[in-house]
Amino acid sequence: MDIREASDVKFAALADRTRRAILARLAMGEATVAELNKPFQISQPAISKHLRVLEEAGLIESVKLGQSRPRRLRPQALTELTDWLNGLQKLWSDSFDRLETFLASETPSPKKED
Amino acid sequence: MDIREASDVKFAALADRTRRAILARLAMGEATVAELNKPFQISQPAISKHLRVLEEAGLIESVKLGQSRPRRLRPQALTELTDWLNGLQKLWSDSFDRLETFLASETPSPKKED
DNA sequence: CTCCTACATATCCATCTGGTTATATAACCT
DNA sequence: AGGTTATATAACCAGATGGATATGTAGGAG
Repeated sequence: MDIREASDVKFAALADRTRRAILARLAMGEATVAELNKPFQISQPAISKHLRVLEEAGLIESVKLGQSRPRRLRPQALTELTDWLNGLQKLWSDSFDRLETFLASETPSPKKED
Repeated sequence: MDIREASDVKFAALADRTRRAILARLAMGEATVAELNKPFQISQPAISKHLRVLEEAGLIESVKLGQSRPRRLRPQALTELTDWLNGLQKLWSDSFDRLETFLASETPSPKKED
């Protein structure tokens, strides 16, 4: 049983360089397993494994289409991640602002720089 | 020797739930190891390990301050990651726009306005 | 100096991960 | 049906990862 929640799985999926390359490729349009395998030296099963990870993270999706099963990006899935990072940045810059405000009000030296 | 580049290490650092929690805590202000350890049930050495990972990823920094060594966020380090994600989203939405344009121009509509 | 505190480092262990090759399945093509 | 193509699954392996406990080190308090 895996109790990790959505963002765990998504961030973990992004942690691998090959998978990020696959995502970048898919951002330019859907592609089959064979096409995705081309640029890499690793075996086809290895790619299939990566695709499974990405799909279970909800980052990509696939449809059976005849003999092949092309993958495509699920861009909505990215927002959770960017939101987290943006939230972190905002949290920090806010607290930094507070710090600056604090320092400005507390600093005994009325002048600085130069 | 580790040939992984910056974003590999950063994304890998984010892949762990505990480390993300540490970052979230640090976003609210700097904190010592003991303070960072408090909310977790894991041992202090485990926290130190996580902090090392985060520091080597350039996500946090520390200064020796007397007996303690408080950590703080290095927010610039986040931009590389958000940039990557934003780039991916943009790439996708652009290609989606192109697809829409393509479909609009190719559709064998029985009628088209001049 | 001696003890305590805050943290780092060493060693060990179980589990996870990313890769491999071999094999299975399913669709398409004579 | 028999052969090829596209992809998935199984079994296996080496190395990375996250945790533990034990110990080291350096600064502050007595």
